[in-house]
Amino acid sequence: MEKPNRYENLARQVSAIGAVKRGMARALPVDCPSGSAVVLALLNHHGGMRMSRVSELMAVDMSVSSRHVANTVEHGWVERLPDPEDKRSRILRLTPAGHDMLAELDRRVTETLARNLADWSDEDVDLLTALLARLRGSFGDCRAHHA
Amino acid sequence: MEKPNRYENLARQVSAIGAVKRGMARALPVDCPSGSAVVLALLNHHGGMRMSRVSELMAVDMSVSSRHVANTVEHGWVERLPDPEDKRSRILRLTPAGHDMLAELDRRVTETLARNLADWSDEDVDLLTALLARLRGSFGDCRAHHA
DNA sequence: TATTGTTATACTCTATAACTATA
DNA sequence: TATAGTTATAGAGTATAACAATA
Repeated sequence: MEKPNRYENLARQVSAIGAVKRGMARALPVDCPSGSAVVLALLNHHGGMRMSRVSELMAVDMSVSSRHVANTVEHGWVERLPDPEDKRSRILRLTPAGHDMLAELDRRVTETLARNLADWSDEDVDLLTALLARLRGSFGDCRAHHA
Repeated sequence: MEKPNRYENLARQVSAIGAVKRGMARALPVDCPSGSAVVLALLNHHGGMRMSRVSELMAVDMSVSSRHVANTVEHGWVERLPDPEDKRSRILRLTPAGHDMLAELDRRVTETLARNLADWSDEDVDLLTALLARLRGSFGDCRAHHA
């Protein structure tokens, strides 16, 4: 029952946001876990990239992104193309089926957020989005390996 | 490379916030995983409560909160007192050792956030905190059982 | 019968370490 | 030697279901 400071309050809210993430994840198709969904969104938003870049953008170890990507490849949503600059790596790219799945994911995410955030103004949604992006940026690359 | 809408942007940022959570979790003592840390913070902030209330506040199934609480009890940070109103349940309360651990957790969290958010104004920190709390509220109780 | 809470089991996400192939 | 990526293993978090005790 002690008085928390400003940072403790933020830390509590960041911890609690996992509940929102789980709520959104529940809207996903059963064959597309959130790790795969993130890979698809990343490839759509940033274009084709190498595994190391996926790892960097997700801020996880490459062993983790490797598994997520492998899952999307097995489902036919992503293809691995030769990387002309380095034979050790390949360029990951969305397939047409991947685009279709992503459209379905976006439809579900949008529906879920529109339903739950009905009383939010566009400005507040954008403001929260921008502050979250800034928070993420302020933490830099927070992977264990510390890049 | 398609143009995402407002909700898709928010969804991407919410997904990405896991990286910040992991960054903060890395500052915790090795014997106190984040699930335990959340239990301690909850009991400190809201006072003694029953298991079902922990489950509600964490927005997880009781099977989950039960494990987290059990861990804090095993470490001597939380005690289970008889609930005079219902013999099936017990009142969970922080022990002195729990208060000590919580003080250490707060110290580490504050240090980590102060270091990473050095260029944030107090107002922006508070604004983000408030928006996150509102987001959490807008999603209501997003447990699978849907309460 | 219904509810509080615990436990067993399974699944997802992540990290570490060992390994292969290429630079 | 160093780097890109994969795989095996382990640990944390969570959900479902079955169960015990009490309401």
